[in-house]
Amino acid sequence: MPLLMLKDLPRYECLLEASRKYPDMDPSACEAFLNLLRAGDEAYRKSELFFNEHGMSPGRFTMLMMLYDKPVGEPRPRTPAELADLTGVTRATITGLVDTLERDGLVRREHDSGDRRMMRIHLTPKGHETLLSILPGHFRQMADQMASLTESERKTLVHLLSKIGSSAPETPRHARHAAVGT
Amino acid sequence: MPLLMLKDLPRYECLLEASRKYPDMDPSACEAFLNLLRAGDEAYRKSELFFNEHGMSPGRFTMLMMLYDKPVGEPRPRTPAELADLTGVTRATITGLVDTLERDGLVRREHDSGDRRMMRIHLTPKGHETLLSILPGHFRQMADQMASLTESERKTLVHLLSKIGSSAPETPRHARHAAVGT
DNA sequence: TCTGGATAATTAGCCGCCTAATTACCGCCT
DNA sequence: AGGCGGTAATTAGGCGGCTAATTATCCAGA
Repeated sequence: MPLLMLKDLPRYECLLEASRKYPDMDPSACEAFLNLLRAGDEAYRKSELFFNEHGMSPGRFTMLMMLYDKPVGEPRPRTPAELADLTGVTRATITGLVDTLERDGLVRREHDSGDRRMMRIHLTPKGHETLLSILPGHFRQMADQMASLTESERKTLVHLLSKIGSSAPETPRHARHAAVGT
Repeated sequence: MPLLMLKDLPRYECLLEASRKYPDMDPSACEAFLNLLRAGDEAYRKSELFFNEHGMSPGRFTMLMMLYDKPVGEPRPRTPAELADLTGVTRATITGLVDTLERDGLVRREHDSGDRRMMRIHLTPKGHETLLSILPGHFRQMADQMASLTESERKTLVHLLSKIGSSAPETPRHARHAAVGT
């Protein structure tokens, strides 16, 4: 769980008011931003809640998915480095996740024959089973959360969200204000 | 940082394919859901990055905001319980945040005169200063992130995001320190 | 008066994320 | 042949979430 945010977003008038004091403040941008964070966080938490009820977490689930992969019944082993790459977290994080997944018997470590620096993470039968038992509920859960949007609203949403992300220079060089403390 | 997700979202054809195997799977819902999570997470991380560059974090920043509150120049002390309530995290989390904020001299604990069970968390001058030095950049950062959306697209986005959240039958965030009983 | 149940904050200990440092191993290159 | 740079995984230690248990204080009622 990420956020630590205001439980209740500021009302629009408050944003307007603040914009009078701060010229950099853009009320509609601020409103959109805060709503995006809040909605994303809420969706994430609901989904997390679902996973928790099944002894899972988003991270653990994603691990299992990566080891299962697309093909029909062919779980395929991966190295921690691959897993880190696919999921976008560090290798240290993968080590930790694999530790607990292995402890719970969902996953098994094996040395790579050939290059002993590498490990191969295997989905165990129990892990496979667990994954399959959770998938339908997970799909249902996502569908439920989006149930109040029509097909075309979903398209619009995806389009707008993509616009936000795509224009990212990733390292915006603005913000040259010196930090105070440190 | 929350997510641990696929760094690259599955393509829509893959979702369609999966929907043939799983009747509960709704491709457009899934797409919308994943994009929402990704966009929210990205926005959050960028904002977090900005805070980190100033020795802050979203949580620390929110704490300072709560202690500053709206009025002109009148920071007002709060109890940990109030802070937990306003931000939607547990009191234990507040204790931890206040620990590090106090260590860094941005905040000060004082016993409540009257009810010695309670503490009052005060913003120090250094904390106040830090907050004011960060605010403009924070506003700019939000505006930048939303810059690719027009005014009307922002409205649409907020509207769609609200629709998602509002249809929630659950009460995920309240009922925390309600009676435990037993 | 004092005692017991409520309430405020903290502590203890888990999880998942991070960075930096460490350990183990590979293979090139002289 | 043997050493050294590079790469894989782990460890160590920090942060910010959580729950459950503990400590300190308040207050109401016998």
